[in-house]
Amino acid sequence: MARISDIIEQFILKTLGEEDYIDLSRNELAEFFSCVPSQINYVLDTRFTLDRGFTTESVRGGGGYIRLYRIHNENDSYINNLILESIGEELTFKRANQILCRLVDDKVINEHDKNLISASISEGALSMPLSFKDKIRASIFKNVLLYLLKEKESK
Amino acid sequence: MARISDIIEQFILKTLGEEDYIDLSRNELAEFFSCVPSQINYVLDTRFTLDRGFTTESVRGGGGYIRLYRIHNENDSYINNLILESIGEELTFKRANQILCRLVDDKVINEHDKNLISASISEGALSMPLSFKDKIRASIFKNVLLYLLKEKESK
DNA sequence: TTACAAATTGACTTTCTTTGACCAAATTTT
DNA sequence: AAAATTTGGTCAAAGAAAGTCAATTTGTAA
Repeated sequence: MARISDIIEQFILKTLGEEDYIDLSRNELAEFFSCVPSQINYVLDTRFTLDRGFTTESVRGGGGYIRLYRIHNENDSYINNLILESIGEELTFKRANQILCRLVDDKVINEHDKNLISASISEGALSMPLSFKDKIRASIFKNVLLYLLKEKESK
Repeated sequence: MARISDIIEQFILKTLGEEDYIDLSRNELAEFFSCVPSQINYVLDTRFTLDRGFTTESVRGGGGYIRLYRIHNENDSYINNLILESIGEELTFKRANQILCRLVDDKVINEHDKNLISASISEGALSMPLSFKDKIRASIFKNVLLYLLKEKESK
């Protein structure tokens, strides 16, 4: 009962509140909860995943930090649904383009964006002996969508 | 928090403004920011790189200075060179972002594009072993640049 | 009760920043 | 012309984060 990971999760959630993001100090958090620093990574990796509507970026070295972003759910249910549900683990180039077309139709992005994104996940871009191409594509695509969401939010 | 290097970077950027170059005094800067003089070199070396569109030249001795130049580059040969020569087989996220900043400076792309592209090659997007990451990043990046070139040509 | 999944822990790694000692080149002074 | 002074350059060590990975421990469902 009362797993430390759950407590840390709650704490982070509460600290995040309604903000778009917060900066965390891994070491400080670990210190505060008397756990090893990698426990923080564990919490982040298991609880604050893209599928649950979060992303992180981090900087190492002096003055380093972990920045935790949240995706606001209300904002754009279609993009949200794509990221959280629809796309899933794998995405073919074909299906990606279909989605992109729809995003253009709905005026979420313009033709230029569509082509840019399409280029970034094209067969050419991912040209290497990789069996998990579609996985990578899914991941890239979701991250790009995520940025679009962030951009919309900040307006 | 608030790394001194970042503060110095911002200061220099602001001082440079829209000028093509400025003269800096290493010792004065160090004095002003209460740091060792070599910290200024560190900032210059890590933030004002060629990829980002800067170069320096300096003169020692009494009345010496560091002249920081901004390199403008609007034509396609720069992008071409990036694709064919400069980027090569592997590309770190950091370097990619420096190049993106420069492309924004040179108005090849706008802030929106920069962030879109950055998202597509972010650490989060490329969940795979490190050795692969930089390779894929290079590949994606070049494909995106290629698209930008094509787009420009067709206008 | 056993087997499997989730959680905990810590040793080791990587990245980035700060600091300082020592070096090199101009200029100024004697 | 030599010496002293004033700049800037280099490099490596120390410090300050965060990341990874795998072994162990704990909890839980069958």
